[in-house]
Amino acid sequence: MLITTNDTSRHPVDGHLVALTGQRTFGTEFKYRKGRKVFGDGQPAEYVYQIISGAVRTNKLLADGRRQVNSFHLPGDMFGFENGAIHRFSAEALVETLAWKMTRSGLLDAMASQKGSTTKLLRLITQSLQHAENHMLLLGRKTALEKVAAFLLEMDERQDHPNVMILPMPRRDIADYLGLTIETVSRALSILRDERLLRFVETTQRQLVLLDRFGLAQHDA
Amino acid sequence: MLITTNDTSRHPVDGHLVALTGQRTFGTEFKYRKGRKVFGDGQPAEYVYQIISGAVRTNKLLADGRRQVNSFHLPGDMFGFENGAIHRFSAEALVETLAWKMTRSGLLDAMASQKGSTTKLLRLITQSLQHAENHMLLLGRKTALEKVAAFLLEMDERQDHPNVMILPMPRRDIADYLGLTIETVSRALSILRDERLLRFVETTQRQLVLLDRFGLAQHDA
DNA sequence: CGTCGCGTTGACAAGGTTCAAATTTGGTGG
DNA sequence: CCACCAAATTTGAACCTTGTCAACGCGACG
Repeated sequence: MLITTNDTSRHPVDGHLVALTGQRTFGTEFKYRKGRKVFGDGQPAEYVYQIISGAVRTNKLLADGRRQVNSFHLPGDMFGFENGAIHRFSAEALVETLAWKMTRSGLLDAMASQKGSTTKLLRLITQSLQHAENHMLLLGRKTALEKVAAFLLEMDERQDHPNVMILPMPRRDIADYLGLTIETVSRALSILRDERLLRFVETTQRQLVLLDRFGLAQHDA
Repeated sequence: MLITTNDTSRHPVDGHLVALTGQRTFGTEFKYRKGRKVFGDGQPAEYVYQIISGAVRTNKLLADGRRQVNSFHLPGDMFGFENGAIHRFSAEALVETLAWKMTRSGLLDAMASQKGSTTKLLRLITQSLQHAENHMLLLGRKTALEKVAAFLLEMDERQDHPNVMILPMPRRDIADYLGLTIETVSRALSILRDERLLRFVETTQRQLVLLDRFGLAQHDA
């Protein structure tokens, strides 16, 4: 399996920026309402964020509106770390989200005074890189059905294999994450449902139960 | 334009691992012959590499042989930095390549004793991440023609806009980088040639001249 | 001079998109 | 609590971009 386990979601404390720097003297908690923009493409990259609760998506846009969702960030995930002075993508809250927010320079300063924190920050960023590497393989080389199966398994893994999986994002976001259209995502989900690999809870479209994870994994490449 | 400029290729010294650590006491130069594997997927991730001359591609494979080339690394680029103990992709020399090679732990140790080096390493890794983000947009949302145009502009940029651009990789690698087939890459190149946006040198297929960079950029999204 | 690897081109097939419409869901106000 | 409406999702049919299969050309090399 090529799913990247996000360890920080399992061990929240270790992965948190607070744990990185060892202090709470700077940075603040911030709440974002559903749909609200955390930061926009091209805006000054002053802050680095880590999700406490909720979910955020980061995405890039082409001039004509085509969109690519880079990743969905869940509790424990860090995002917004940039090289330059401006963000190269935008971030929006999928649901009401609580995030820890601190300045980039503050983070770096704090790390300078904390032995071992460098390694931890490197690990967080390298995790993003590994996710991106896996996702490039998915985008470039997997079929629609494989993409959707891989997506479900990724969410399942990151939510720690719950009985009922809740998708905090609409089909459009899933489609833009997988490089597909919403219709193709919908058709793929219907196929997997008809094959009894999953079922939706009641009449909802965002809550589902994975009935056969092994079968799903076989649909993934 | 969404092309990521690789600053290290312009300022080789600043970006080098040697410059990072400020010492030459560990790490060695190593030569890889054309086609030779630098490291393989699943192998122990002991070393970190930086290219001095030549070119390397890093890629991932699916069980049935489908391949995704993550990136082409040119002089100044660092690669092979991993979180865990093993590599999550493989790296092969496209042409005879000279690379600086040092242990991962050695690099981290050396950095601990060098003020400011952390920032430099972070910058190198964040650069990889930004490239991956741009590439996800390309893979997920661009058309075949846009992909090929973007690829040519990326190579042009990274080779500092030479009169004659040399492609060190075969069509298969380009196709696997762009998530296309070699036939589609070939057709796209023929279209751009017929539109007088580029021409091949003599009868070669790996040396070409970009006749109209602006026109190419318009084909990119 | 024949063979082999690489690249190009053509014809056809297919997976995924587009366009359209039906259906369902979830939120809102009475 | 219920009716209603807008948004989200599903489904169907036609179409199109890209992939597949096949043939051919070309240059490198023995």
